[in-house]
Amino acid sequence: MALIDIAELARRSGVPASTLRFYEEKGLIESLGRRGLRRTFDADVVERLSLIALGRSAGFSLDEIADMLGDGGASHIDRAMLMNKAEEIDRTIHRLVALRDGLRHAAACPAPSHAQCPTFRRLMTIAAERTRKAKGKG
Amino acid sequence: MALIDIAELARRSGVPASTLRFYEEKGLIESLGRRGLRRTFDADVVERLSLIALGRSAGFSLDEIADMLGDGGASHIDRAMLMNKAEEIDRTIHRLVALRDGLRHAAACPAPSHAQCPTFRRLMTIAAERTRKAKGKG
DNA sequence: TTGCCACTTCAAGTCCACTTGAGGTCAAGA
DNA sequence: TCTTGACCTCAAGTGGACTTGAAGTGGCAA
Repeated sequence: MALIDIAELARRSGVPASTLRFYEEKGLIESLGRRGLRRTFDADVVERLSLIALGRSAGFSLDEIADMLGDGGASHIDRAMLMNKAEEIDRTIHRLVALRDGLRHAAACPAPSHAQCPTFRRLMTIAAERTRKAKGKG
Repeated sequence: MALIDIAELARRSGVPASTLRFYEEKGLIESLGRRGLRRTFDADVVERLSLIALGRSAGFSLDEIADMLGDGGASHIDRAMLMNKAEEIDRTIHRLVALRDGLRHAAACPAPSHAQCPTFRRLMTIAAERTRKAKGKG
């Protein structure tokens, strides 16, 4: 269990110290204690930060990510909620696949208007499956 | 080419009129003109709005989406940029698949700590591959 | 012991994506 | 003609995710 300070964590993760403090305040990461007034982190927080970045890049809010990752000890995690998140990600994946293919097709297809192209239209129809806002609790 | 007003577009797309005006101002959608002072839209703006929603749900900014969709006529779209976006999405998809599987595993695996589980760790390592911020131009 | 300075806290500021509010306008019905 | 009401404009407000700035603190080198 390697202990590192916030500057080192920032260096290893590429995440600014200000953001690390912000994440700690939000409960997304944990510091193990202080050396003087400096926070000490477990080195594997780096991985957790990568996961947080991934979640963000996939369009999840910090609160949702906190739900997915749990707050450290995994034992109390709601398994049904985890499955729900997994399904949600699965739907995102499907739409993203269609979007990726649509983009590739758009890049390759010489048709003047993609709106006329059946391939493009089919892909976009899949991609455009209505996206729920889902502000409420799951 | 069916013409509809903003209320009808809002109804069909589920996007509030205020957002439609905002999107028009940003150049994401176009109105064809006015009837009195009311905007008139082509009915197929509905599809474009689905695509915009999709892009948002995938974590793209409105500016990036504007890049991807072009401003109406597709002829001037930069194909290389489209391919880059597609590759970017592809990488996100791979990490999301690992994250989804990791979540499913976490929901099913009875181990007290997932940090100890090799399956979980492997998946999370794949998922956590560094995500570039890429604020700059591509 | 002093001084440095990277860290600390806390409040305020920024950016994005909208939403809300105040006040105005036009087409249509009474 | 007058009223109504859904639309209009423009400015300001909101919420999420950070970032910045001012003022304080403690470990370490000189």
